[in-house]
Amino acid sequence: MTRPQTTRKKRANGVESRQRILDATVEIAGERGYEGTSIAAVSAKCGLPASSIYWHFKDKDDLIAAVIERSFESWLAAVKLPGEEAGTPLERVSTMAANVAKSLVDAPDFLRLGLMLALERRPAEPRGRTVFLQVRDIARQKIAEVVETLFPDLDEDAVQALTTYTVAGADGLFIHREISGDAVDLVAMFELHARMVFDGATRMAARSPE
Amino acid sequence: MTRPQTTRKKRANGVESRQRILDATVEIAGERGYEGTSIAAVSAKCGLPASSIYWHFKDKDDLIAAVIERSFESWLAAVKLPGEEAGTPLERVSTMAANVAKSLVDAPDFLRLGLMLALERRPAEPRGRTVFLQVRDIARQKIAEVVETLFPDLDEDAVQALTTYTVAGADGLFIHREISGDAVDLVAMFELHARMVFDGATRMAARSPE
DNA sequence: CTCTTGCTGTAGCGTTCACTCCAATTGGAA
DNA sequence: TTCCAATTGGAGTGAACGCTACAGCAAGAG
Repeated sequence: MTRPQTTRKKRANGVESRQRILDATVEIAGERGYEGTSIAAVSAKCGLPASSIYWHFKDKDDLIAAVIERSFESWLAAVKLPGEEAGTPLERVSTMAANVAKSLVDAPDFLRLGLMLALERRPAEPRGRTVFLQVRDIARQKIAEVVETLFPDLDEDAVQALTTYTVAGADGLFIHREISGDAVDLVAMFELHARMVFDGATRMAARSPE
Repeated sequence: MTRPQTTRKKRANGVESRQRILDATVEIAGERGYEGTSIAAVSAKCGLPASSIYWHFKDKDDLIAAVIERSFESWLAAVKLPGEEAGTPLERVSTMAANVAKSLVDAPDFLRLGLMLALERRPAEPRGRTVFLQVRDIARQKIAEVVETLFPDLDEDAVQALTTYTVAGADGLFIHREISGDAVDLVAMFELHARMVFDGATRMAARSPE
């Protein structure tokens, strides 16, 4: 007990293998969805046998959920409003939108897989779907806070509507890029989106400041 | 030859069976995606054996593509700008948006399946995906025409950007409703979207009329 | 050294998959 | 009536699925 067995060395390449499995899974699942992700395909891509996958993860459901969880934090970091020193409110919002767009261009598999899971409606809901929706809701709250900060005169309903609209626009523009290819300038479209929402919010705030 | 054998009666319930198979397929595929749609499940839902399904359709790919094709026309009919007698330009756009929203609420399976297919990136692209993207492009062109009609001063790039933004917003709002449930007032959100785009277009047209 | 622990390799279980074969049935044509 | 083509029914194919059992191996601990 007094022995520091807590310092148990993670021997061999267990941690690295886990990462390799997750890397392979996010790629395949992001391309083919939940049902299309076979353990055999993941095994072939990461070079580890199926038994290793099942040693690291309980089952396929657990594996997909782990993929979502891992991508979560790195992605959510992009949803942050720059400080006041960054310029006018519109410029700050525009920069924030551009940052989100860049993160989506760099790592599209996460949102692509998440949206596929979200659209599916199988009787037994996969855990990965639940996790994705929770993550998504956190992002949504952060956006709602931004709206409230920049437009304190807006009432609760208006904030909710604008937040929903902002998230929906982001989803739709992401899908547009996924469909139409790399030629789409997602950053520019997100900046347009920021401008649209900003102007709409300004108009709504000017109309009901009491 | 002179005989009107063209009047060959479609005997038995062949046509009706085909419809029942398509009905079952659009429901299952709209819930579970391409890979998740098993012939056995379709067979169970429509009450016809697998051999009947394969008599009517070449293979699974052909079946899914047929589902998309059938839903196409009825859905595209909603994408139409009301005439000038319907009120101000904003009112007309808003009505159009509301009509599209209503058609999506009534038959969400088509777009849900289509978006799932669109997001997937399997090496051998299913024919259904191609068909969906073609349909989608027709809808996009109709929207572009509406933008050009209402804002003739806009240049080509602006029209394209606004059209892309309009479609993306529609997709995103649809997804929001699919995720958040029937409590979401899709018609209201589409009307807000129409207002946002209209104001944005007005602003853009006012800035560069030369 | 031995023992334990962490992880890999192989083989295979039972089930479901897309799809096929072919005999039965059924209604219109001759 | 006989015949033919349009469907259906059911049984069955090999392949792929998720997942498991278990032996083997490498290294830190005793």
